[in-house]
Amino acid sequence: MLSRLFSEVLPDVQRLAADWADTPDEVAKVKSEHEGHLGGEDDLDEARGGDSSSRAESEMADEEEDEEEEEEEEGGVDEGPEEKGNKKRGPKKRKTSAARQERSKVRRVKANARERTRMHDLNSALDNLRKVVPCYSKTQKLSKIETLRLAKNYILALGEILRNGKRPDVVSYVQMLCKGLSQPTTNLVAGCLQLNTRNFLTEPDAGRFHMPGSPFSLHPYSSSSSSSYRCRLASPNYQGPGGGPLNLRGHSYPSGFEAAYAPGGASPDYLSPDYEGQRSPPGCLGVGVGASGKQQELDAERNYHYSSMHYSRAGRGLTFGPSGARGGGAHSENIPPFHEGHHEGAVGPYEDISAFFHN
DNA sequence: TAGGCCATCTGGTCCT
DNA sequence: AGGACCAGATGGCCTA
Repeated sequence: MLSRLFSEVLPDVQRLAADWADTPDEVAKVKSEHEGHLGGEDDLDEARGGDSSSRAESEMADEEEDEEEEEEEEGGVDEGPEEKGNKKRGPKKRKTSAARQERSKVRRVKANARERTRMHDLNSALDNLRKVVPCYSKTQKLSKIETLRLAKNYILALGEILRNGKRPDVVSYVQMLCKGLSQPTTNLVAGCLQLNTRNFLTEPDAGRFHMPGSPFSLHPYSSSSSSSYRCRLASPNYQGPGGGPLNLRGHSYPSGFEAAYAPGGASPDYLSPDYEGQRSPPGCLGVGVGASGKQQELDAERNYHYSSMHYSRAGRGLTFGPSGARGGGAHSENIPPFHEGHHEGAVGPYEDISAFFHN
């Protein structure tokens, strides 16, 4: 199933994935990480895999010791007495001796280990992908299939923005992102983007949306403080459209959104990285999910991660994921979270887009 | 408890 | 022959 999905979205994410997963550095890192995990990690999957993996590897080691014996054994055992009298033509059917069976078993064990490693590499690549799509949480990861779908949509959305050369409507943007996603994932993404899913899924005139029963009356270009649905992503340096430099703090919105949706001219508290106030209107998140206490916790966590930098400037030029790591820049795994003081003046991968929007 | 997601094992196929 | 890749089967975990 995963492979089918890969082939479905691969044309869109191939370059991205290739950059992340196929670099020798990356693979080596993943492997060493994996080997490190075998001793036991907090990751449930790794722990499970690690147990069986180490078991398999110890078996492998044991069996490889016997391999020479088997080689010697094989010659004599393969030609049994019954085969001598066999005048049949065609390829000799080799008898499955104990040694052969043993060797086959060893091969199988090795193949299993390789397969595990391969799948771990694949999962690492997927993790890297999770970190750069618009909704990232360590605690509640997007499923594999949803990650790929969201990545595809994200690429398409960015491409659309570049193609049109204009700021898309925030609702359209979210719609693009959520196309084909499951309802829970749609909720999750909407939560990350501080939107009420109802508004972009059901409102016919979604470009101007309003939240009934909520203090939030949102308009993409409104200058009211209700625009806090996009809090924390804009820089304190932000000076409004056409104003000063725009330094993005979030990576998930194209910069045009920052310019378009942040209250013009001001640098309100909620745009500050330190803002810890309400980031979403009551009832804004978790539509259809139920905003239980736990859910709210998760949502808060999502929002935090969403607004965190998933990329790093790393001092020189733009580094983005492992391709940045290749040049000695920050690896996506090593990118510091928002609050750790590495974000000052950070410029995201949309720096170019930002320039584009402001030229 | 059903369904979704996942890791792992396994055999098949293709390629080097 | 061996490795990479793939897809089916299986069983565990989690959540609604």
